[in-house]
Amino acid sequence: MKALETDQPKTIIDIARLAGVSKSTVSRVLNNKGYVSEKSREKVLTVVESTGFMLNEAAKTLKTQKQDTIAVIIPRIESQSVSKMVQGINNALVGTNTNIVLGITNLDREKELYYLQYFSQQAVQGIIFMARTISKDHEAIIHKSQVPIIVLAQKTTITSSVSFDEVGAAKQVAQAMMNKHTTVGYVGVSTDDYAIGIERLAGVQAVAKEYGQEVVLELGGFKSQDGYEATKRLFARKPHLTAIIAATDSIAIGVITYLRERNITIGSDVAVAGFGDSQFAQLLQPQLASVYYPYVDAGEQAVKTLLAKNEQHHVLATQFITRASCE
Amino acid sequence: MKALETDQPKTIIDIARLAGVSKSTVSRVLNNKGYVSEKSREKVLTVVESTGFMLNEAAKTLKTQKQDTIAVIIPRIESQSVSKMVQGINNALVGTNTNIVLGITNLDREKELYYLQYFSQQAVQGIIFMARTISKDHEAIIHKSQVPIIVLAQKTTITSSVSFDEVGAAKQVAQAMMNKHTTVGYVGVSTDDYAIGIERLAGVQAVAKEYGQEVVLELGGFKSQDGYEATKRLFARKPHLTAIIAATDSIAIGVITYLRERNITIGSDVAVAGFGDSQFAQLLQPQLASVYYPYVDAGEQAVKTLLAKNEQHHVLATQFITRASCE
DNA sequence: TTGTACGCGTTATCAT
DNA sequence: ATGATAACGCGTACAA
Repeated sequence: MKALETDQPKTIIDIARLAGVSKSTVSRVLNNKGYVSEKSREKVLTVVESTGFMLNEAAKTLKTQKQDTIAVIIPRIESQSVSKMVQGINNALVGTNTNIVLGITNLDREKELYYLQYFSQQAVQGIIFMARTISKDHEAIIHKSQVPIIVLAQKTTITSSVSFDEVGAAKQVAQAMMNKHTTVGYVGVSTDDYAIGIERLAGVQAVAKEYGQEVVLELGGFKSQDGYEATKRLFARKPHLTAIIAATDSIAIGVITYLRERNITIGSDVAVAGFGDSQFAQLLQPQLASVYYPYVDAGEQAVKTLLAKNEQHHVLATQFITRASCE
Repeated sequence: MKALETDQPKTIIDIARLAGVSKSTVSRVLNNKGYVSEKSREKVLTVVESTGFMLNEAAKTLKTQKQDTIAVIIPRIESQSVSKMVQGINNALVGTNTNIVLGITNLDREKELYYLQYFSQQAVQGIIFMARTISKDHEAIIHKSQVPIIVLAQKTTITSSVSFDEVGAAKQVAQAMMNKHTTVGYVGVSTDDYAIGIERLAGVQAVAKEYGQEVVLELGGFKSQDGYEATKRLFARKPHLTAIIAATDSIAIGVITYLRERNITIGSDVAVAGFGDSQFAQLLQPQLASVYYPYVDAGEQAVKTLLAKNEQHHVLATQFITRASCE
């Protein structure tokens, strides 16, 4: 009496033996490729299901030079905008058996370059790169890459991109403000981030020019605390400001905190607006006016565009939502 | 004159040829394994650096049956608590060249089981499973798994876990409330989520018993809207409620929205508290009392515990932060 | 319709 | 110290 195979089957060969067929047949069944009789298919499937066997991805990848994986390079994950875009990416991937592998850079430029290079050599389906600024170094890697790369939330001409109409967004806010106010402050961020640091500012300044105004400008970091300090500097320079535009909702929090501390009434004394329409914008009192960004859609669009394989550039529209903080 | 190799080197063999050594030597250099002369090492490194060559992970994985990847199974990513835990996981991984691959289930139980089974057969370093409820099906897969699995944000005895002292957290809130109030409402969630649906409720009820009170209970979903509706039902049953505990901060938003609509003053008329100490808790007016959960720490601890390989159970302490919403 | 045999790029064993 | 060579598990001509 021969001993039964009681161990967990580890390879396609084990399955073949258990089903009484060759491993090619097993492969054909599992990949729905090539001819295989109903009888064989059934035998194989029975064994596979009862054992919970799954193909070894490494071997599969090595053989086919293809991997059902999309690499996503992001600065960090605990950010509402980033996590929404990742959710969008996932939405576009449900039902496809495609995995998401993360490259979190923590804003480290070297890591951006490393991940770009690394993933571009691993035969992934494609790379979604949430860039801040695209340098010549980035460009070189992107050009050499054999796998498609798409830049998300940032404009570029060197490869496909899905971005937001940052300038238009900024113009909407600026117009709303400058229609009612003559001394408008802007709390921006450094130019390390092109979309937020440069484009949003450019939009505000374009409108200012149109209105014959001069914006009072202070730059800082992305944190609320940075917004708080920038606002302090703003008022030190121009005590009679009546409106402040913050480059992000988080920064707007800092602006608001400062104003509250000084007992300046938000809305009537000083109008405030932000970008991103974060979850908390509507929870603040008064509610914070902000520009809605279709982050989830952007993530979905990024996947579609990436898989389309031909270079495409999508600029998504944004929508300014006026609320009590702007009166 | 022989043509130079101008193509991008794709394999270790190309590098070997360019460096004038054998592929074994290249492998030894790239893995810092075995003896290799300074001269050879230098030749290889020069070629590697000038070409940007990187080892093929699929081949490496196939050969070594090991992968520098940690799989993270989560319900969704655009959630403050989840994304913070993922950030914590990443923190613990910086400098290790370990990748994070995501399995987003969208609360689909079948997908949980699929990912568990799938990753447990792919020779990943380990699996971090953000579970809601662990059924017999989950248990079966976890038991058979060859790779270490850790359950995050949920207690279990079947494998390592990192969780929060949910009952303790709930007791802290309940005590704070019942010290001042005699009719306390609780807006909970369904028992599909053990930690939140069952444990938090248990903590509240334990304190109620101690105080000889009866909590007015309403269950619903995780969204603010669910909290809103549950609160409406709560007041329909007990119009003279003076305190409401919400199972999450998001739910608390719904509670607050309802109270505001009814012109009930939060804090003085009805006290409110939540769980999670979300970013917006301090932004609300009045500020929302909530229990701080060390999500980032939990993520970091999960990685450490996972790699420790022996079964460990960590229960992280939480901290109730009283704020104006509780007076 | 099915099975045999080769190779994907790497690591590791074994001579040299 | 270095170089052949044999696996790792799979997909896929090609042969049968």
